[in-house]
Amino acid sequence: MSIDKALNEIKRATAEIIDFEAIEKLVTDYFESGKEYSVKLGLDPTSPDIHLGHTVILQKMATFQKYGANIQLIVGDFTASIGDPTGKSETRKVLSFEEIEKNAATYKEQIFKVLDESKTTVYFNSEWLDKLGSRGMVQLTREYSVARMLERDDFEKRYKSGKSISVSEFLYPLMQGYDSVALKSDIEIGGTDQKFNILMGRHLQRSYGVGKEQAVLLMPIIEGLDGVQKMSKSLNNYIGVTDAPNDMFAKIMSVSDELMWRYYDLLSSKSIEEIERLKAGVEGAEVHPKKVKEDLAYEITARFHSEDDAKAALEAFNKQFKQNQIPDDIPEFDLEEGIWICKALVESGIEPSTSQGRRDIKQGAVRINQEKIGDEQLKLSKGEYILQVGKRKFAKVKVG
RNA sequence: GGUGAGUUACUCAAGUGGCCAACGAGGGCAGACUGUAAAUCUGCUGGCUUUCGCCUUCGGAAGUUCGAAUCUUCCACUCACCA
Repeated sequence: MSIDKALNEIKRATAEIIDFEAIEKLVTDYFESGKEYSVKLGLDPTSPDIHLGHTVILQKMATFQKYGANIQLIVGDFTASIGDPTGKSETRKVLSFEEIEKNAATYKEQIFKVLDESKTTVYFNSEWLDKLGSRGMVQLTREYSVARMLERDDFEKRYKSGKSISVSEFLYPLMQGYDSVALKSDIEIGGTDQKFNILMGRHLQRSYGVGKEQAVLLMPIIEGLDGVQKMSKSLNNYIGVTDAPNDMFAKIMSVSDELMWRYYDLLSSKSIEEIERLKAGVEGAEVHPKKVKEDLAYEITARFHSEDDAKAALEAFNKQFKQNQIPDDIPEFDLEEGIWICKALVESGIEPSTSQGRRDIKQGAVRINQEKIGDEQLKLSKGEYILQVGKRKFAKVKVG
C-alpha cells in the first residue's frame, strides 16, 4: 500500500480539507516510522440512533484507522445539555442527563459496526468541561468576539430572519473547540455544517498554546432519499442503521440513479477504481443500473446486519416489487365479522384514519387479495384476506 | 424597562365578522408510465360506522355577537427600534 494511494482514499469524496499538508505529514510519518496520530470526532448524543448520513464520516474514520489513526470519539454529554445550534432554525430542546447516557450507549453500539474498536477511545466531554468551572468558562468566552460568532452562517441567517438565538448557543462552538484543546487532536472530522465549530478547535488550540493546530477534514452532507434535501430524521428521508434489513434494502433501491453514485462515493467500501469501472459499465450499457444499485443495497445491508440478512432482503425485494408478490412476513390481525373496510385498514395499521382509507379507495390504491376495490362501503365477511394499500403497505387479516 | 410588529394545518404563506376545514407553494400519499427507479402527467392531503351529513381546528384563556381565524381583554412566546 503506497502513501499516495492512502492519501487518495483519504481525499475521496471530501468536501473540504484544511491544512492537507499536515495530514500528508502524519500519514507519511506513519508509513515511515509507525508513529500514530489522533483523529477526533464529536458526537451529539441527542438522537438515539444514527442514519447513513452519520456513517459517511464513520466510513472516513475507518479509512484513517487503516493508515495509523487512533480515533478520539467524543460523546458531547456536556455540550448536549446546551444543544448544537447547527442547522437549526430554532433553539434546540435540551435533553435530560439520563436520556443522553442512554443515547450514548446506543450510539457506540452502532458505531462499532463500522469502526475498529481497538483503535478507538471514547471520551465524555463533561470530563474536562465540568472541571472548567465558571472562571474557566468566562476565560473561554474571551477567546472569541460576538461579531465573529455572528459570522457563522446559521447564526447570521437566524439573526437576519428574526429568529431567536440563545446566548448559551454561543458557548457550543467554544466548548466543542475546547475538546480539541483537552485532547490535543491532530485531525478533526465532521460534516460541512460543522466547519465553524471545528475551525474553532484550531483557533483555540492556538490560543491555549497546545503546540499544534488540528487539520480539518469536512465530509459533504449526504442527500436523503429525495435526493435534494440533506438526510435527516426530521425530514423523514433517512436510512437508519437500525432499519430492518428489508426496509434498508428497499430504501436504497428507491433512490435515483444519480443519487446512487453519490451514495457509492460516500458509503461504499469499494475502491475508487472499482466504482469508476461500474460507472463506465453503466454508461456503455454493459451493466444494468438496477444491478449496480442492488449491489450497493446489498453491501450496505450486509454491513449493518449480515450477509444472510442481505441475501434474504434481496430476494424479498424482488419478490415484492419485481414479481408483484406479497411479502412473506406481514403483520396479522384478528377482526370482527362485518367490519367496515376503512375501519379494517385502520385497525391493521396500514391507514392512519378511515378518512384517509376512504380517499385511497376512491383512488384505487386499496386491494384485497390483490384485487383492486372501488366500494368504500364494503364490509368484510368471514374469512382471511390480504389487505394492501399502494405498493408497500400490507396486512393479513382474519375476520370472524 | 419603553414603543411598535407578529404567532394560521408537516413547512412557508393567504385570509381582517357569515361564501372557511380555511387560497397558493413546497413536502407527503396514491394512480398512470417504469427498473419499487428518477423525470413527467393526474388526483388527494383535519377527523368521524358510513361523507351533498356531523364534529374539532387558525399561540393560550375569557368575552362581544344570531354568527369569530377575523372584534375586545388578559396571558405566553418571537422580532425590530430605543434604553
